[in-house]
Amino acid sequence: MPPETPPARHVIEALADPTRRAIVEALRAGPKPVGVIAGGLPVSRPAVSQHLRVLTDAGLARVTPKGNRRYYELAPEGVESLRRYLDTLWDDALAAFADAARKSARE
Amino acid sequence: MPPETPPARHVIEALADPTRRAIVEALRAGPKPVGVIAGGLPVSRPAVSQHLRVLTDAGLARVTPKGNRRYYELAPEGVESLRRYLDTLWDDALAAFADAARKSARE
DNA sequence: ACTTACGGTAAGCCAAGGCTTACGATTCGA
DNA sequence: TCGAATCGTAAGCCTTGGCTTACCGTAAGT
Repeated sequence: MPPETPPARHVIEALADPTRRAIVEALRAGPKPVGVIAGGLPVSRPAVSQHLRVLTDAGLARVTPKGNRRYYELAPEGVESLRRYLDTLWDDALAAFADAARKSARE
Repeated sequence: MPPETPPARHVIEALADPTRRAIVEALRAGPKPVGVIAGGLPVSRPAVSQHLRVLTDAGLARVTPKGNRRYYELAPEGVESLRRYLDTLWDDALAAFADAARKSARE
């Protein structure tokens, strides 16, 4: 059995919030402790903690406790899950598109 | 100038709602009028109309008025936009991952 | 040991948005 | 031309969820 990738809908709902997207953007530079992340954002630290919970549940982030701090980093699993979902959407959209083109060409 | 693809955040926020995802799923089979879409869902037709508005604004759907009915179909633009966003996320996540691996290997 | 820093959790407030009903506009069928 | 069907929009209700303050546990430094 594959290592159980998180459902795409959790990933989408996690990325739907602007603050969470900002956190993701911040993590693109590399692992950061909660306080540092919150320092660069216009919301409180507890808010960031709550968002990080959602992000980790969605498989978009990982934690690595390092003594006193907890370092969060981007996790590939969530992104991959969403990407697979979009791939099928993409295929179907293209197929429907080609279908419509074929149908309109017939007239 | 490229044909102006919609911002990825609109696409994500559009796909964040379960009902809208259900509509997208319904449209994967091909173009459908509003009434038919609403018929397969547990919400009213006006609700579907409102959702379709969001989906078209996000570049995920297109309309083709056909006499009395309005046929909605999936549009590739929105999906592509979100896919590009995920590609950069993916790359950065992998890079950070490799970086962390390299760092931990050093110990 | 005691103090300080870091961060997760709870309770509560409040705005955002999804749903419904009601209405109006447009188009097809008879 | 008249009634019926399709669909978009407006107004209003109510749930969802994001934010803050307050509190607690844990680890580090002195």
